[in-house]
Amino acid sequence: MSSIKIKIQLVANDDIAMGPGKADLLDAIQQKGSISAAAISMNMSYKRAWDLVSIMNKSFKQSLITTSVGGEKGGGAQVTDFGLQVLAQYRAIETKTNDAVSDETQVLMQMLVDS
Amino acid sequence: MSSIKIKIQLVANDDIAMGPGKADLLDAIQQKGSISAAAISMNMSYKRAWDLVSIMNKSFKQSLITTSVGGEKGGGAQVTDFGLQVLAQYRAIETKTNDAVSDETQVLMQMLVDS
DNA sequence: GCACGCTATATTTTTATAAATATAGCGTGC
DNA sequence: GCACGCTATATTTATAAAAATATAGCGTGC
Repeated sequence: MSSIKIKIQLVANDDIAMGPGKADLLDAIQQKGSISAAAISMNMSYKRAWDLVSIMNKSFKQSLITTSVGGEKGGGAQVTDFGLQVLAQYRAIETKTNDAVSDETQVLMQMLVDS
Repeated sequence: MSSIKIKIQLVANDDIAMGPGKADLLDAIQQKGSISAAAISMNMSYKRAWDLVSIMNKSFKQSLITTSVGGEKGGGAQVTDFGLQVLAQYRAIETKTNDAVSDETQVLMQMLVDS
């Protein structure tokens, strides 16, 4: 059973503040405890993940991710409480929008060619 | 007063079925009566507009845009009734999502750096 | 039969994005 | 003091997307 997925991008002053990619990366970092492990799990280059982390930390009032270098595990990354709040807020927006327009998207889906 | 804009992309089998760009192009074609005039009004190349029209016509069960070549005005393009229905459905989804999560997006906006 | 304005399409060039590679630095523990 | 695993960053290479350019065709009206 196929269906339409809704991608929601929150855009502030011309660049994307939060979208599915960054949200998923936050999730993965929280789960894995490091940027590199998160990147690998998402099939993403470390550089790309690190760039996204940098952009996120710069675009919000507080850091969403803190990192540490060296130590027994070589270092790591943690999602801050503030980061978890941002993520929860984004997930809430995702859920609410999907709920709000499920009927309408189904109608539109039926207008698409079968695939 | 700045605010977050929500970009909604309806994604079916890996490629975007409808997003803000295609919707705006449909609007412009309906208003201008030609692909080229619509493209100019959107600061878009004719080729890009034509490609989008082609993709839209292929991805829906019926054509959203019909075109004619030659004639007194050189030709033109019209949005079909079906195209108008698709557009209306997309706009309805946009409006409903914005209404459904305006509170949540405002909270998220306040978490962003001032710009 | 030529000019006009549009559709239709191919080809080339430019630009932007992503991926790959390389290197340095850090702190713990052996 | 060396290895490990991670962060941090620069540089290069490859790929994809967009833009630019070019050309052909159509039908009306002069």
